[in-house]
Amino acid sequence: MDGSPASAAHQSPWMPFESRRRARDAKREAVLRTAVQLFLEQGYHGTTLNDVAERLNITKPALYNYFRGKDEILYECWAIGQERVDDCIAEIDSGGGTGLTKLRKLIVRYAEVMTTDYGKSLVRFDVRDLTEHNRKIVRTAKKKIDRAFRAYITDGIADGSIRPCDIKLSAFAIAGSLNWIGHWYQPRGALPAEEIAKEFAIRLTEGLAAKQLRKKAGKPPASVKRVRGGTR
Amino acid sequence: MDGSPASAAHQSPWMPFESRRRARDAKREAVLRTAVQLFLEQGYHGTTLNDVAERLNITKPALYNYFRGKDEILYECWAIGQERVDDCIAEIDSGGGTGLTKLRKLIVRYAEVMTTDYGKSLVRFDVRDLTEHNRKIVRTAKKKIDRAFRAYITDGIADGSIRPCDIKLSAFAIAGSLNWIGHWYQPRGALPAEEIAKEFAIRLTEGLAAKQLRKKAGKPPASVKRVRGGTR
DNA sequence: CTCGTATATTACCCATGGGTAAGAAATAGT
DNA sequence: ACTATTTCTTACCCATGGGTAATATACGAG
Repeated sequence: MDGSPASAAHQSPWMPFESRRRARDAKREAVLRTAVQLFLEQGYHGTTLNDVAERLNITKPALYNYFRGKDEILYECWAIGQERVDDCIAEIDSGGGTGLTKLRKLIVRYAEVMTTDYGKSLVRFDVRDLTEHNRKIVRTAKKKIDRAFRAYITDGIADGSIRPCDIKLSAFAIAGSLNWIGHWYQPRGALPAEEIAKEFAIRLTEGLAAKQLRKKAGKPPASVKRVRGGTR
Repeated sequence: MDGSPASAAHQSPWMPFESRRRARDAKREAVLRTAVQLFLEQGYHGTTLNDVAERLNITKPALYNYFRGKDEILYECWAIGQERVDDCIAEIDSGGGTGLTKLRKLIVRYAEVMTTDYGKSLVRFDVRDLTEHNRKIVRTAKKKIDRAFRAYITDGIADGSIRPCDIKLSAFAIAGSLNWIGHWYQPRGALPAEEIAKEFAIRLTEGLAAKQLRKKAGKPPASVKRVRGGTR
């Protein structure tokens, strides 16, 4: 929202003039919050470190107290988003339920993450802007997410909640829909995140579910007619 | 594939040594072919005009005989991809069929485009790297695609081939899956483009179709067990 | 052969922006 | 209050890479 210097100062631990003191971690996080916003707004290459610093009422070199360089900031933004997804997976793995249930849980949670800034960084940032080292970490993490989707589908087929299908393609199709949320969703929009998540969980598993759940025919046009929100 | 100067020379109208003469358009296209490949390989910002020129056995300033600048090359790559999608839409619009039929046609064709280099540029390139003028064109074109998806779904609901649903979200879900193909598909992979397209057309409309088509139960495990190809 | 045009090359310009050095200002400890 | 440490600023470096100017080479026409 209004990214004017004035409003940025509110959430910035650095007070405009002086009297700037606070915990180191809080500042680090503030840098990341600002950076991820700018990266999403203007793109990574369209954002300079001066842009980031300026919005925080500091100067560029000050950033180097907290990060080794621009690419590390990018990586850390991504890492926060990844952490949230990892938490989802861990939570679902530890819980019970059929394959279909777990798949739906993952879809809901993953969709919600995709509507947040850090979540978007998982799909909007370019891996090639990272160091080789961090790039490897990202690749591994992406594989982990893919494995989770496939595992739940596999589980579902095994326990009968999901009917046989091409696991690989199904996982890609579902993940693709979800990842794309990170490209079009904006909080300003008419659609609340939770609603999107729930809708996607149904829609994306409709074709997979072994038993049709198409219950009462009274709810289908759940929200056929909706406010004509911004297309993009 | 082997991007060595030697192999590049094969498809390059500029012969390594001399005797370089050919139609102007052929050269323009050669530049675009090379550029789109490099942009996809290394990213737009990771690719220099020298990279492009070098692979064509020429020098950077020679490119300016055909394009006003780097961003115009980017735009032209995108435009070729868009043209192909526009053709699909025009063809489907001119043809007949139910809403569901048209939707499936679009999915198949769009998926196939997404497996090509120019198709990928529709979703991998960053609109913010374009001039304001071209950016507007792109935005308009994106809206057009979105409208096509929504129109076919709307048609389908009207003619009874698709059951009532949230049109906006359904279009997003389908387009998202398809767009994501442009991020993971690589010709080297085990999956042929046509097969992906067909599979997606079924999978993505399974939940929408009014009448279940789940025909013979003999074909479900169509390709459950598949070669463990590269995950990414 | 010569001129005009198209095309390519060499050599250069220069704005941009990530990153660093040196030192000032604030903070904490004793 | 004095010192050590952390944090931040001013002033700078400089590699990169898009873009341009001047020039050379090839080619078609007369």
